[in-house]
Amino acid sequence: MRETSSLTLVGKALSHPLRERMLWMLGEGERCGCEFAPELGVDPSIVSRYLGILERAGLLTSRREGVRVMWQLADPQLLDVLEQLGELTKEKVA
Amino acid sequence: MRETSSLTLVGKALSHPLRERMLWMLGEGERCGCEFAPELGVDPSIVSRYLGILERAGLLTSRREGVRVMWQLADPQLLDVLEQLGELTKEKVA
DNA sequence: TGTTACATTACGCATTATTGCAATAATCAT
DNA sequence: ATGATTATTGCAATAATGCGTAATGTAACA
Repeated sequence: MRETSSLTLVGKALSHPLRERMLWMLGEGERCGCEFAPELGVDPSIVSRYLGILERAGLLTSRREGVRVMWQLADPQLLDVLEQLGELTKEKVA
Repeated sequence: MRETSSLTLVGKALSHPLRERMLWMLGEGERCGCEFAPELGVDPSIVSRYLGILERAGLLTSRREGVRVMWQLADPQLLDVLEQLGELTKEKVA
């Protein structure tokens, strides 16, 4: 591993099925971090780590609201772009 | 790691700065695999592995031409989408 | 202060990825 | 068949990630 460009960071963040799923969950709107663990069936510590990875990649932003941290997509267009990326890389099977 | 959806695969493929660079090199047009090693300063075996990773992620396609293998982007729009993704994840610094 | 709820971080270990080198494969020309 | 060029794969060492558990933070409130 040499350096880490921004797209590389985004790639790393997307490199995990649960993190990808978390992005889609946020497509429906802002969420409290505490909602992910039960829905994904993982420990809250993992959720916190994943959210941090997605945030540092520039995919998410957050704001604190009392004891909770609310998360949202960094940009509303984000899922559209990711969907396009999915389409363009889908094999055109015969 | 649980399962591997298509976007997850794409993410993994993008998760390396040299692989990302190879994509941009291909934005200028089709290339022989043999051109990458000297330009990137790595062993040809690494180039071969990286190209395979990018191909399996659906980002590239290839065709053999004699002793060479020629590589191209799976879709001409790909770099546009990646560029958009880069823009959307760029921090809006104050 | 003590308690409760949510969030984050630290540590250790298992898993996976990366990479250099050597060996093997594929194609073509002589 | 031999040799030249490009490509791929196997193996072993090293590096990076993932994850479970436990510990620590942070905010609200009685």
